[in-house]
Amino acid sequence: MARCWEHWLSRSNPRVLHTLESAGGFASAQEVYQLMQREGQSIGLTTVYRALQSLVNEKIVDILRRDDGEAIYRLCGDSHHHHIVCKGCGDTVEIEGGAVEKWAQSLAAEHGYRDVGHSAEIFGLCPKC
Amino acid sequence: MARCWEHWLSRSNPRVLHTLESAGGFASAQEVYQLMQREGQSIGLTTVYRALQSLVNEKIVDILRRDDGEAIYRLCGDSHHHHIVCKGCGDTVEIEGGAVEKWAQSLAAEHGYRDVGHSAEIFGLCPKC
DNA sequence: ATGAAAATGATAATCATTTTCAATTATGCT
DNA sequence: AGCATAATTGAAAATGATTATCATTTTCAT
Ligand SMILES: [Mn+2]
Ligand SMILES: [Mn+2]
Ligand SMILES: [Zn+2]
Ligand SMILES: [Zn+2]
Repeated sequence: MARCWEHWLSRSNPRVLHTLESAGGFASAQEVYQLMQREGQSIGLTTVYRALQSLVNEKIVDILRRDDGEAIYRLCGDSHHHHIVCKGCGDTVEIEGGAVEKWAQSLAAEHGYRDVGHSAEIFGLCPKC
Repeated sequence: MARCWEHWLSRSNPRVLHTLESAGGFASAQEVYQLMQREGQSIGLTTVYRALQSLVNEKIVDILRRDDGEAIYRLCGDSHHHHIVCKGCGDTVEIEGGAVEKWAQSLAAEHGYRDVGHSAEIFGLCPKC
């Protein structure tokens, strides 16, 4: 009987996830890879990319893009939320969507859009910077 | 990885702007370049990139990223606004920020962030798709 | 006209991401 | 265990958008 791979987990996923977690904030695939290398872990860059992609698909990590287009990932809590990101040092604060959620839903409905999602991030200089 | 733009700022180019305008929606730098080529216009890809970047700096065009990370540009009206983008066909609707503006400002202030900006886009399937 | 400064674009370099594919490893079965 | 098959891995090569260089051309004020 064929095994069901619908919710398959790569055996590398936990290690990548743990590294991303210990990174504390956003990290790119390249950065996760370098962190694991420094820790002496044996893993390939390809596997890091694959693991991060599947974690995104499972909604265990968030993905967004830096201004230069590089994808960055972050382990998130189990609830939907947004971020304030410091343009200076990269520090992030998780925040609630609140008004944004209703804004997105009502405007999408108003224009007849279905299967709606949204992105919303705040950028600024943190108190330290 | 952050790259250095500093030596070529502020060179808008009417031909690039006109091509982007006639494209009607979002277009990448590569696409604008190809459009101009097909129209028989003589221009270099480098200049297209430079022109688009300066138009972004001047806030004459908006810049977004496709899921694959490619930057796409669109001529926008003169007021700050947001978009609903169709995941299927790419059609976009310009919308007002409304609640989002206050949300961003108040949360940023609450956490002591200065020099605040934000991004907010809605994605979904348009009525046609 | 002259020279300085700005603009241009061909070309090469950069670099994140994806693709390939052969080797390794896990899994299921007898 | 032993064997077959499928899944996983990662090194290496390919891809492709973006950026850096730099020689040449254009603009423009004097
Ligand atoms: Mn939200
Ligand atoms: Mn806004
Ligand atoms: Zn900061
Ligand atoms: Zn559509």
